[in-house]
Formats: sequence, C-alpha cells, structure tokens
Amino acid sequence: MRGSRRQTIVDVAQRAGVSKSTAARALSNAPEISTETRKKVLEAAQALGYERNHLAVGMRSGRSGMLGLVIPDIANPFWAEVARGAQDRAEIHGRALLIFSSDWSVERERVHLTSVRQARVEGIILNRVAERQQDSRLADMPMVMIGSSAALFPDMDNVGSNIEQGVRLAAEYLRNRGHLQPCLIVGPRQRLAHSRFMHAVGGYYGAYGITPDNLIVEESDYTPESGEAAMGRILDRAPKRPLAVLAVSDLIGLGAMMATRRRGLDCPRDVSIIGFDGIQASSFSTPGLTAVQKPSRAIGATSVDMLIDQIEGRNDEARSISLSCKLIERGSVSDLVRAAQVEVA
Amino acid sequence: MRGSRRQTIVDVAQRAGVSKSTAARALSNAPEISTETRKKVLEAAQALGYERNHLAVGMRSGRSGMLGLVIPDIANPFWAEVARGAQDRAEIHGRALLIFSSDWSVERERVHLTSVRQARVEGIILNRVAERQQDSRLADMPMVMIGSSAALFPDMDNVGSNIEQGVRLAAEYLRNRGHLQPCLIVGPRQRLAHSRFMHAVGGYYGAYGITPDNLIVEESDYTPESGEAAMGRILDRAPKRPLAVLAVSDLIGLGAMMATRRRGLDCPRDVSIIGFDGIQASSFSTPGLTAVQKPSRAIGATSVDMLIDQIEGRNDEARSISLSCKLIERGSVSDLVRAAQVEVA
DNA sequence: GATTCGTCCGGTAACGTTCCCGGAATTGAG
DNA sequence: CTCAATTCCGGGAACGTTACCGGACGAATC
Repeated sequence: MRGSRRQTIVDVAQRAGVSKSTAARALSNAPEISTETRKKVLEAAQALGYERNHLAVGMRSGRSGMLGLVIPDIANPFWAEVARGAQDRAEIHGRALLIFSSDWSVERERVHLTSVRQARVEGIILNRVAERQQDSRLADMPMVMIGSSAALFPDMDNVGSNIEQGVRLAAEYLRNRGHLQPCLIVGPRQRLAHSRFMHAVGGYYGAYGITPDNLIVEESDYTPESGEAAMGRILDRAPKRPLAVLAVSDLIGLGAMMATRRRGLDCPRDVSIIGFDGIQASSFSTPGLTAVQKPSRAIGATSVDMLIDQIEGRNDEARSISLSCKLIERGSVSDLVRAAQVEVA
Repeated sequence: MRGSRRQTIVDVAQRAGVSKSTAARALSNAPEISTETRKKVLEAAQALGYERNHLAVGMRSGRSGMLGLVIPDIANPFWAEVARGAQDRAEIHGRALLIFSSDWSVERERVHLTSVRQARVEGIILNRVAERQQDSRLADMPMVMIGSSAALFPDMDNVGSNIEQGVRLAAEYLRNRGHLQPCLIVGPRQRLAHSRFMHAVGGYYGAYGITPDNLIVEESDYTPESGEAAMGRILDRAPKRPLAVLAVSDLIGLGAMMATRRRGLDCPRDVSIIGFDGIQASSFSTPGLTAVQKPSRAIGATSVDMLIDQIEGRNDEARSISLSCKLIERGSVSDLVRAAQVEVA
C-alpha cells in the first residue's frame, strides 16, 4: 500500500472509459454531465480509492477550500470556544480551518498572517493583536475581524459581542442588588477592548452621575494570576466592605475570587464578583462565578458565515455585527437590598 | 489593491533579471546559487510583495507544509492544550496545522480524515474515536496516534501519557492518606482508555490483594454533568463516610465535587476526590481539585516531532512513547492518617 | 594548451486539476 | 426533412511551482 502511486483523475477517467474532463465534471458535481456517466465515474473513483487532490484543485480554480483563523491562544477557553464554533460552521461550508495562536505577540501574528496567505486560504478570520497597525496587505483578500477593533477598520467586516449590552447587564444586575459603584478590573490598557469596555461603563454609569474616575480601577492581564494580584491591590485601596468588583474576564474574576479568599474574606458576603466571558471553569468555583456570557461559539460561527459571504461575493459593503451577551447567575454576588429588607423585618 | 493580479515567481524573476529557475532557487534556499544573485532575487521579491504560493509548491514538490490534527474536541480544555503544544512545535518545523474536532463521532472522524487527506497534509496526528476499526487507508501515510489505542496499532507511532504511572501516583497518594479502597468513576467502557485505566488500577491494587471487582465503579462521559450523576450513584451505593473517589478526568471529578456539595457533604472531610487531567479549571474549585496532571502540551509537541521524523524518513520502526504524569496537590483529598494521629494526641 | 572539474544558471517538462472551446449526438420546432 | 438549439463530451491550455538536464564559464590539473 505504502508504495503504490496515488490515484489521479486520469486513472479514474481511464477506468470509467471517459476523458479526464468528463471525470472532473462528475467529481466536482458539475451540471453538464449525464446521470449515468456520472454514476460510472463515481463508481470507478470508489473502486480505485481515488481522493481528490485539493492542492491541485486550489491551484487551478483558486479555491483552496481552506480558511485561516488567527487568534491569541487556542488553549484559552474563550478562544477555544470561538474556534470550535468556527470549525463546525466551516465544515458545513465544506471548508477546512488553518488555526494559529499569535500568543498576543505582534511578531507571531505577522508571521502567522503570512503563513495563512501563503497557504492560499480563501479568507481570514482574525483577532488582531497589533490593533492599531493598518496593514494594506490585509485589505486585498476576504477577511473578517473578530473582537473590538471594528472602529479602527470601518471598511472591514467585523463580528464581536455587544459589550455595551453586556456591561449594562452586569451593571444593572449589580445595581439591583445594591452595588452602586463597583470596582473594576480591566484588561491591558493599550488594547482596544479596554477603551470599548470603559466607554460602555462610562455610558451606563454616566446616567447616574458617576464617571469612571469615581471608580477604583485596576489593570490586569487575561490570567487568573494577574487577576489575583489586581484584586489584592483593590483590597488595599478600598477598605470598605462589602465591596463589588466587575472583572473584564472570567479568568481574572476567578483570580480575584482566590485573592479574596486568601485574605480571609468571603465571597459573596464581603466581596461580590462578576465576570465577563461565561467559560465553563466559572461554574466550578465556590461560589460559582456570576458572569456575563459572551456568545463565543456564535462569534466563531457567524464570522465564518460572513467570510463565506465575502468569498462568494454576496457582500458588497462592510458589516459590523454585535452578538448579545447574557447573564449567568451563579452566586458570587450578594444581594444587599434583600439583606437590608430582611434586617428591617 | 484588490484588483491587482497576484505576483508570481516569474514576475520576481523578470524584475531580478534572472530565469524563474534561478528565482525559485533563491526563494527556496537551494544551495546552488551565488550569494549576490540570491540577494538580487530576494530584493525583487520584497519589492513586489511576492508571496510564495504554497499550493503550487505542494503540488509540485509533494510537500504541502501542512499537518492534520484530528481530536475529539478543540473546546475541551485537555485537547486544547494538546493542540496548542502541537501548534507551537509545528511552527518550529515550518508547518501549518489543519485542526478538526470529531466530537467523539465515528462518522465525523471518518469525514475529517478524508478531508485532511484530500488537503494533502504531509502527515496526520490522530486520536482515534473508532478505536477498534482497522483502516488500511490510514497506513499509507505518515501518522502518529495519540492516546490509548497504541496496543491496537502496534505498527504505528504512538504518544500518550503514562497511565500506569499516573494511576500509581494517584493511588499511592490516596493510600498514604488512608484511603485504601477508593471508588472509581471511569469513562465510557467501550473506549480503550477505559481498559487501559482499569488495567493500571488492577496492577496497582492487585499487589494489595484488591481486585477491581472489590471496588465501586461508576461510568461517566467526559462532562461534569455526567460526572455529577455518576457521583450521585456512588453516594447511593456507598453509605460509608469518609469516602474517596478516583475520577478518570478532571471535568468528571469537578462534577463529582458538585454532587458532593449538593448532598450537603463536605469535600474533603466526607468525600475525597482526585482527578486525572490537570486542567486549569481544577484550580478554581473549593477546595481545588487534587489531580494527576497529564503532559498535554508535551503530548502535542512530541507527536509533531515524531510525525516530522516519519515525514523526513528518519524513523524506520514504530515507536511508542509514554510521557509521565505528575501530581498536583490542591486540597480535595483529606488525610485520614494525620487526622487519626491528631485525635490520639 | 587541452582536459577536467565544479559552480552557477536557463530551458523545459512535469505535478493534478479545472476552464474554455469546439464538435458530435440528440432533441425540438417549423 | 431541415435547421437550430440543447446536451453532453473530449482535447488542450493553463494555474505556479520545482525537478531535471544540459550548457556556459572560470579555475585547477596535467
């Protein structure tokens, strides 16, 4: 088996007694072929164990059947969900997915982008690390951006979560439970996601006369360790108890929860925490981390749909889609209002 | 930009004033070319924004620069880690990774395997779902199996974790803390991983005169929900407290922990739980889930290395590599021995 | 000075497929 | 019955690259 030459379309054609053009028509579901000839060819292909060479197909037709997905980290639970959503949808469209992890490094992102281009993917789905960098070479092929950099690339398709709505969900939830002025643990300040998040926070709290400057804000990477450190700084700065914290990611929120416990404080009694992601890990903590759930799989699926639309030329102008978040209530936020009522009674 | 024809190697050759053969030599780092000519060509390529067409390269040379990775689920934290390890290593070898999730479905696995083959990947890394199925078509190209199916494919490269050593680690740890006869939550019985796990368990406990039949065993899928249900059945069957449970995966162990809490029992006081995976989520529960950590990233990295070895023809006979596990102690297992000593004192 | 050798380069044929075009066979209309 | 239209098929070129072969040139050897 290992030595036998791979079967090509001419082998199939020969066995079926037709020309290779005809064989190609049968194998690519072209319309201009009779039903019986098609059947004959397919049988021959089956018998020979023929497998279409997608490299050749891509080279001749320009359709490689592959899409590129460049994200920060496939091992990060949020991005893994996005990838899975994209994968399932790509399968439906008959496309394979070339996945790369840029690891939040501008340089690796650059390298990976040239890799996917050289692989002649039909289009790219990208969460840009080098957000501010305009790159003309990116504009010349179908591309969908995912994440918060839509504003910087107004002429490109974009899909992400509706941060404004998500923040409103979280803030409203906190407010209803008596947490009027939560502390914030935000992501790296230079990232666009940060300004978008802060803008949403400002939008919500502005209506209540609270500017972000009134809020205690600490910065953190998207890791539990960094979140734990940030929470430590908050507990130092804000001696008031009870305290509420809105974290920009679940992993950060979970880290904050660990810091809380480490200080001998109780969540949710002393410190209420709400996260932003909705990953599975948040359901395992005690208490479970109440969080705004981003539509991760849907983001992956939708971005593939949009990319296919671009590829097939069905889309003339840039669209920007925000998928809405939902709140997963688990138990990391105390209800001060109810507690007060109980006390009175 | 969008309309401009893509630059090819002949454009580069023309601009550099050489033949396309020479240009190809420069671009592919071939040795038989003078330094200055190479430099000239590279400059021309740079100026034109030339990008090598890997489809064409693959088609002519037979080296597509792509590897296939077919795993059960990229959104599962364990497999995401494996994928990440593979990705990083593939990058080092200058290869891109085509990733598919079979979702534990034999049919989807079959479909994805033909997809990667049609994409003309240079080799495949596979965790087989249809474990018992011998498929001659798999034998005709470089391939590395990951997971527990090594025994069934003795003529194929295999890399996985050292289950025997991992089980010993867990069982020894339990035994040292006074849990002599733990209950087991195992995975789907038809999977090879199950028999391998049970064999390892039998091997360890056999030395103490305990056969697996003496142990309470419940079956579960690799999800927390299923683990929770299995733990419920164990608590019904085994009224004895304290109780110890060895779970075959962390997600299952975390589910078991939730079941414990739901019954009003305390972990680790009433129920000790030890997991098997070492995923990040296990560090967030209270108590953190003590677990045997499988070398997930290393599995991914090693499998890529082995695959490249096969591709380059450096490997003549099948190798089977078991990477060792280590124990992550977190707090889900009580120490009965110490407790007894304290009581005495 | 003739021969050999090594280095470097150009021309041409592949790789496996699809696309385009022309032609044969069949069908339908008048 | 004729002619046009339609359906279906075959032949060849093309996609962008590398493999192979042969030749030019200078250096080294006798």
